[in-house]
Amino acid sequence: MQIGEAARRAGLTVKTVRYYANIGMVTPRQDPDTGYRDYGEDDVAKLQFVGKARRFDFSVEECRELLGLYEDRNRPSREVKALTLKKIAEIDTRLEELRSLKGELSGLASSCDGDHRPDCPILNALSGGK
Amino acid sequence: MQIGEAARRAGLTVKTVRYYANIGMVTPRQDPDTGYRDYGEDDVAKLQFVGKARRFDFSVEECRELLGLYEDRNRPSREVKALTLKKIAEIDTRLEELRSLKGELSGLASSCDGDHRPDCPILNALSGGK
DNA sequence: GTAAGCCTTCCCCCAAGGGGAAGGTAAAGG
DNA sequence: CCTTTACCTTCCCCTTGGGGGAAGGCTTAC
Repeated sequence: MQIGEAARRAGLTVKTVRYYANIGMVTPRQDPDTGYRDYGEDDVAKLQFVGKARRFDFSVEECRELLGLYEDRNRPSREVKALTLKKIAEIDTRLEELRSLKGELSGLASSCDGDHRPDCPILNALSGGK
Repeated sequence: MQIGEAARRAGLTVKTVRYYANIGMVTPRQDPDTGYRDYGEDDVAKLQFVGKARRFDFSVEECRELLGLYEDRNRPSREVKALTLKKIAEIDTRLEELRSLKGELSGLASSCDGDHRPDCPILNALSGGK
Protein backbone atom coordinates (compact mmCIF):
# COMPACT_ATOMS: atom_id res chain seq x y z
CA MET A 1 0.00 0.00 0.00
CA GLN A 2 1.06 3.65 -0.33
CA ILE A 3 2.47 5.71 2.49
CA GLY A 4 -0.75 7.62 3.11
CA GLU A 5 -2.75 4.54 3.94
CA ALA A 6 0.05 3.02 5.97
CA ALA A 7 0.25 6.22 8.01
CA ARG A 8 -3.51 6.26 8.56
CA ARG A 9 -3.53 2.64 9.66
CA ALA A 10 -0.67 3.26 12.06
CA GLY A 11 -2.14 6.47 13.41
CA LEU A 12 0.89 8.48 12.35
CA THR A 13 1.44 11.37 9.97
CA VAL A 14 2.95 10.81 6.53
CA LYS A 15 5.86 13.00 7.56
CA THR A 16 6.56 10.80 10.52
CA VAL A 17 6.39 7.60 8.52
CA ARG A 18 8.71 9.03 5.90
CA TYR A 19 11.05 10.10 8.68
CA TYR A 20 11.13 6.57 10.07
CA ALA A 21 11.97 5.31 6.59
CA ASN A 22 14.78 7.86 6.24
CA ILE A 23 16.42 6.91 9.52
CA GLY A 24 16.14 3.26 8.61
CA MET A 25 13.71 2.24 11.32
CA VAL A 26 10.81 1.02 9.17
CA THR A 27 12.00 0.58 5.59
CA PRO A 28 9.36 -0.35 3.03
CA ARG A 29 9.96 -1.71 -0.45
CA GLN A 30 10.16 0.77 -3.24
CA ASP A 31 8.08 0.54 -6.40
CA PRO A 32 10.66 0.65 -9.21
CA ASP A 33 8.17 2.25 -11.62
CA THR A 34 6.77 5.12 -9.60
CA GLY A 35 9.46 5.39 -6.95
CA TYR A 36 6.68 5.31 -4.39
CA ARG A 37 7.24 3.61 -1.05
CA ASP A 38 5.32 0.36 -0.83
CA TYR A 39 4.24 -0.72 2.64
CA GLY A 40 3.22 -4.25 3.58
CA GLU A 41 1.21 -5.50 6.53
CA ASP A 42 4.39 -6.26 8.44
CA ASP A 43 5.56 -2.67 7.95
CA VAL A 44 2.27 -1.34 9.26
CA ALA A 45 2.63 -3.58 12.30
CA LYS A 46 6.08 -2.14 12.96
CA LEU A 47 4.80 1.40 12.54
CA GLN A 48 2.05 0.72 15.05
CA PHE A 49 4.59 -0.80 17.40
CA VAL A 50 6.85 2.22 17.17
CA GLY A 51 3.95 4.64 17.48
CA LYS A 52 2.83 2.96 20.65
CA ALA A 53 6.32 2.84 22.13
CA ARG A 54 6.75 6.55 21.35
CA ARG A 55 3.54 7.27 23.23
CA PHE A 56 5.16 5.44 26.15
CA ASP A 57 7.91 8.07 25.99
CA PHE A 58 10.54 5.79 24.53
CA SER A 59 12.94 7.78 22.39
CA VAL A 60 13.31 6.96 18.72
CA GLU A 61 16.58 5.19 19.46
CA GLU A 62 14.97 3.16 22.20
CA CYS A 63 12.17 2.29 19.80
CA ARG A 64 14.75 1.04 17.37
CA GLU A 65 16.17 -1.15 20.10
CA LEU A 66 12.75 -2.42 21.14
CA LEU A 67 11.94 -3.12 17.52
CA GLY A 68 15.12 -5.15 17.24
CA LEU A 69 14.11 -7.17 20.27
CA TYR A 70 10.60 -7.51 18.90
CA GLU A 71 11.97 -8.93 15.67
CA ASP A 72 14.31 -11.33 17.40
CA ARG A 73 12.15 -14.27 18.33
CA ASN A 74 14.85 -15.70 20.56
CA ARG A 75 15.94 -12.79 22.71
CA PRO A 76 15.48 -13.16 26.45
CA SER A 77 12.60 -11.13 27.87
CA ARG A 78 15.12 -9.86 30.40
CA GLU A 79 16.42 -7.31 27.95
CA VAL A 80 13.02 -5.86 27.25
CA LYS A 81 12.25 -5.66 30.92
CA ALA A 82 15.54 -3.92 31.62
CA LEU A 83 14.76 -1.25 29.05
CA THR A 84 11.33 -0.77 30.55
CA LEU A 85 12.65 -0.49 34.07
CA LYS A 86 15.22 2.03 32.95
CA LYS A 87 12.46 4.10 31.38
CA ILE A 88 10.43 3.89 34.58
CA ALA A 89 13.43 5.11 36.55
CA GLU A 90 13.81 8.06 34.20
CA ILE A 91 10.15 8.91 34.65
CA ASP A 92 10.60 8.72 38.41
CA THR A 93 13.50 11.14 38.27
CA ARG A 94 11.51 13.57 36.20
CA LEU A 95 8.51 13.21 38.51
CA GLU A 96 10.67 14.13 41.47
CA GLU A 97 12.07 17.17 39.72
CA LEU A 98 8.65 18.39 38.70
CA ARG A 99 7.19 17.80 42.15
CA SER A 100 9.95 19.80 43.74
CA LEU A 101 9.58 22.56 41.19
CA LYS A 102 5.86 22.70 41.73
CA GLY A 103 6.35 22.93 45.48
CA GLU A 104 8.66 25.90 45.16
CA LEU A 105 6.51 27.70 42.63
CA SER A 106 3.38 27.09 44.69
CA GLY A 107 5.08 28.55 47.73
CA LEU A 108 5.99 31.65 45.77
CA ALA A 109 2.55 32.00 44.22
CA SER A 110 0.75 31.76 47.53
CA SER A 111 2.99 34.43 49.02
CA CYS A 112 2.10 36.85 46.24
CA ASP A 113 -1.04 38.92 46.65
CA GLY A 114 -1.62 39.08 42.92
CA ASP A 115 -3.36 42.41 43.00
CA HIS A 116 -2.76 45.77 41.36
CA ARG A 117 0.17 46.70 43.57
CA PRO A 118 3.68 46.32 42.21
CA ASP A 119 5.27 44.56 45.15
CA CYS A 120 5.81 40.93 44.17
CA PRO A 121 7.51 38.25 46.28
CA ILE A 122 7.89 36.06 43.21
CA LEU A 123 10.11 38.54 41.43
CA ASN A 124 11.93 39.25 44.67
CA ALA A 125 12.68 35.57 45.01
CA LEU A 126 13.87 35.30 41.43
CA SER A 127 16.14 38.31 41.77
CA GLY A 128 17.36 37.43 45.23
CA GLY A 129 20.36 35.29 46.17
CA LYS A 130 21.30 32.22 44.20
CA MET B 1 33.54 43.07 33.30
CA GLN B 2 34.14 40.50 30.56
CA ILE B 3 31.71 37.79 29.63
CA GLY B 4 33.63 35.03 31.43
CA GLU B 5 33.35 36.64 34.82
CA ALA B 6 29.75 37.64 34.26
CA ALA B 7 28.94 34.05 33.37
CA ARG B 8 30.73 32.74 36.45
CA ARG B 9 28.93 35.17 38.72
CA ALA B 10 25.58 34.25 37.20
CA GLY B 11 26.27 30.53 37.32
CA LEU B 12 25.84 30.19 33.55
CA THR B 13 28.11 29.13 30.70
CA VAL B 14 29.69 31.69 28.43
CA LYS B 15 27.79 30.14 25.53
CA THR B 16 24.52 30.70 27.29
CA VAL B 17 25.30 34.29 28.19
CA ARG B 18 26.34 35.01 24.62
CA TYR B 19 23.11 33.40 23.45
CA TYR B 20 21.07 35.64 25.71
CA ALA B 21 22.90 38.63 24.26
CA ASN B 22 22.21 37.46 20.71
CA ILE B 23 18.48 37.07 21.26
CA GLY B 24 18.36 40.46 22.91
CA MET B 25 17.47 39.30 26.40
CA VAL B 26 20.48 40.59 28.33
CA THR B 27 22.38 43.05 26.16
CA PRO B 28 25.66 44.38 27.59
CA ARG B 29 27.59 47.38 26.36
CA GLN B 30 30.26 46.72 23.81
CA ASP B 31 33.85 47.90 24.21
CA PRO B 32 34.51 49.86 20.99
CA ASP B 33 38.25 49.06 21.12
CA THR B 34 38.28 45.33 21.62
CA GLY B 35 34.73 44.52 20.52
CA TYR B 36 34.39 42.59 23.78
CA ARG B 37 31.05 42.54 25.56
CA ASP B 38 31.16 44.61 28.72
CA TYR B 39 28.86 43.50 31.52
CA GLY B 40 27.80 45.70 34.42
CA GLU B 41 26.40 44.74 37.81
CA ASP B 42 22.85 45.26 36.54
CA ASP B 43 23.51 42.85 33.68
CA VAL B 44 24.80 40.23 36.08
CA ALA B 45 21.67 40.67 38.17
CA LYS B 46 19.53 40.08 35.10
CA LEU B 47 21.55 37.01 34.15
CA GLN B 48 21.08 35.59 37.63
CA PHE B 49 17.39 36.36 37.41
CA VAL B 50 17.04 34.59 34.09
CA GLY B 51 19.16 31.67 35.23
CA LYS B 52 16.96 31.16 38.23
CA ALA B 53 13.75 31.48 36.23
CA ARG B 54 15.09 28.91 33.75
CA ARG B 55 15.75 26.53 36.62
CA PHE B 56 12.09 27.00 37.50
CA ASP B 57 11.31 25.65 34.04
CA PHE B 58 10.24 28.96 32.56
CA SER B 59 10.97 29.02 28.84
CA VAL B 60 13.32 31.63 27.45
CA GLU B 61 10.33 33.59 26.14
CA GLU B 62 8.68 33.45 29.53
CA CYS B 63 11.91 34.61 31.08
CA ARG B 64 11.91 37.55 28.72
CA GLU B 65 8.40 38.38 29.88
CA LEU B 66 9.30 38.01 33.54
CA LEU B 67 12.34 40.18 33.00
CA GLY B 68 10.12 42.85 31.48
CA LEU B 69 7.86 42.73 34.52
CA TYR B 70 10.90 42.76 36.78
CA GLU B 71 12.16 45.92 35.12
CA ASP B 72 8.79 47.65 35.24
CA ARG B 73 8.57 49.00 38.76
CA ASN B 74 4.87 49.78 38.35
CA ARG B 75 3.38 46.60 36.97
CA PRO B 76 0.72 44.92 39.08
CA SER B 77 1.90 41.79 40.84
CA ARG B 78 -1.18 40.13 39.37
CA GLU B 79 0.60 39.61 36.06
CA VAL B 80 3.54 37.87 37.64
CA LYS B 81 1.29 35.65 39.67
CA ALA B 82 -0.74 34.73 36.58
CA LEU B 83 2.40 33.61 34.77
CA THR B 84 3.44 31.56 37.76
CA LEU B 85 0.06 29.89 38.09
CA LYS B 86 0.07 29.06 34.41
CA LYS B 87 3.45 27.40 34.81
CA ILE B 88 2.19 25.44 37.81
CA ALA B 89 -0.77 24.24 35.73
CA GLU B 90 1.58 23.09 32.99
CA ILE B 91 3.65 21.20 35.52
CA ASP B 92 0.48 19.58 36.85
CA THR B 93 -0.48 18.43 33.39
CA ARG B 94 2.92 16.93 32.81
CA LEU B 95 2.86 15.27 36.23
CA GLU B 96 -0.43 13.61 35.38
CA GLU B 97 0.88 12.36 32.05
CA LEU B 98 4.01 10.96 33.60
CA ARG B 99 2.13 9.31 36.45
CA SER B 100 -0.20 7.62 34.00
CA LEU B 101 2.70 6.54 31.84
CA LYS B 102 4.54 5.14 34.81
CA GLY B 103 1.46 3.22 35.88
CA GLU B 104 1.11 1.55 32.51
CA LEU B 105 4.80 0.76 32.19
CA SER B 106 4.93 -0.60 35.72
CA GLY B 107 2.02 -2.87 34.96
CA LEU B 108 3.79 -4.18 31.91
CA ALA B 109 7.09 -4.62 33.70
CA SER B 110 5.59 -6.56 36.57
CA SER B 111 3.83 -8.92 34.16
CA CYS B 112 7.11 -9.74 32.45
CA ASP B 113 9.22 -12.49 33.94
CA GLY B 114 12.42 -10.90 32.74
CA ASP B 115 14.28 -14.17 32.40
CA HIS B 116 16.05 -15.95 29.58
CA ARG B 117 12.85 -17.01 27.84
CA PRO B 118 11.66 -15.09 24.82
CA ASP B 119 8.03 -14.67 25.73
CA CYS B 120 7.52 -11.06 26.75
CA PRO B 121 4.21 -9.44 27.69
CA ILE B 122 5.73 -6.00 27.20
CA LEU B 123 6.41 -6.57 23.55
CA ASN B 124 3.07 -8.28 23.16
CA ALA B 125 1.38 -5.21 24.56
CA LEU B 126 3.34 -2.89 22.29
CA SER B 127 2.53 -4.92 19.22
CA GLY B 128 -1.07 -5.59 20.19
CA GLY B 129 -4.12 -3.51 19.24
CA LYS B 130 -4.06 0.24 19.33
C1' DG C 1 -7.85 19.92 -20.73
C1' DT C 2 -7.52 20.37 -16.19
C1' DA C 3 -8.42 19.78 -11.50
C1' DA C 4 -7.92 16.67 -7.50
C1' DG C 5 -5.36 13.83 -4.93
C1' DC C 6 -1.78 11.10 -4.44
C1' DC C 7 3.41 10.69 -4.27
C1' DT C 8 8.68 12.22 -4.46
C1' DT C 9 12.94 14.98 -2.91
C1' DC C 10 14.81 19.16 -0.92
C1' DC C 11 15.35 22.74 2.22
C1' DC C 12 14.31 25.66 6.19
C1' DC C 13 12.11 25.92 10.97
C1' DC C 14 11.43 25.08 16.24
C1' DA C 15 14.22 25.17 21.72
C1' DA C 16 18.19 26.21 24.00
C1' DG C 17 22.09 26.16 23.54
C1' DG C 18 26.97 22.77 22.86
C1' DG C 19 31.26 21.94 20.28
C1' DG C 20 34.82 23.51 17.90
C1' DA C 21 37.38 26.19 14.17
C1' DA C 22 39.71 30.41 12.86
C1' DG C 23 41.39 34.56 14.33
C1' DG C 24 42.05 38.95 17.43
C1' DT C 25 43.86 40.74 22.04
C1' DA C 26 46.09 41.28 26.60
C1' DA C 27 49.09 40.10 30.33
C1' DA C 28 52.78 37.36 32.22
C1' DG C 29 57.19 34.88 31.83
C1' DG C 30 61.78 34.02 29.89
C1' DC D 1 61.33 41.05 22.11
C1' DC D 2 59.06 36.75 21.61
C1' DT D 3 56.07 33.28 23.10
C1' DT D 4 52.75 31.00 25.83
C1' DT D 5 48.38 31.27 28.11
C1' DA D 6 44.04 32.81 28.70
C1' DC D 7 40.85 35.48 27.33
C1' DC D 8 37.57 37.17 23.68
C1' DT D 9 35.11 37.42 18.82
C1' DT D 10 32.21 35.52 14.85
C1' DC D 11 30.74 31.53 12.18
C1' DC D 12 28.90 27.20 11.25
C1' DC D 13 27.24 22.56 12.18
C1' DC D 14 24.90 19.32 15.69
C1' DT D 15 21.20 17.79 18.79
C1' DT D 16 15.21 15.66 18.98
C1' DG D 17 11.37 14.48 16.31
C1' DG D 18 9.49 15.75 13.10
C1' DG D 19 6.30 20.19 10.66
C1' DG D 20 5.64 23.33 6.72
C1' DG D 21 5.89 24.15 2.27
C1' DA D 22 8.06 24.43 -2.53
C1' DA D 23 8.75 22.25 -6.94
C1' DG D 24 7.82 18.52 -9.67
C1' DG D 25 5.70 13.83 -11.28
C1' DC D 26 1.84 10.30 -11.56
C1' DT D 27 -2.84 8.74 -12.25
C1' DT D 28 -7.82 9.22 -12.22
C1' DA D 29 -12.13 11.67 -12.74
C1' DC D 30 -14.89 15.13 -14.73
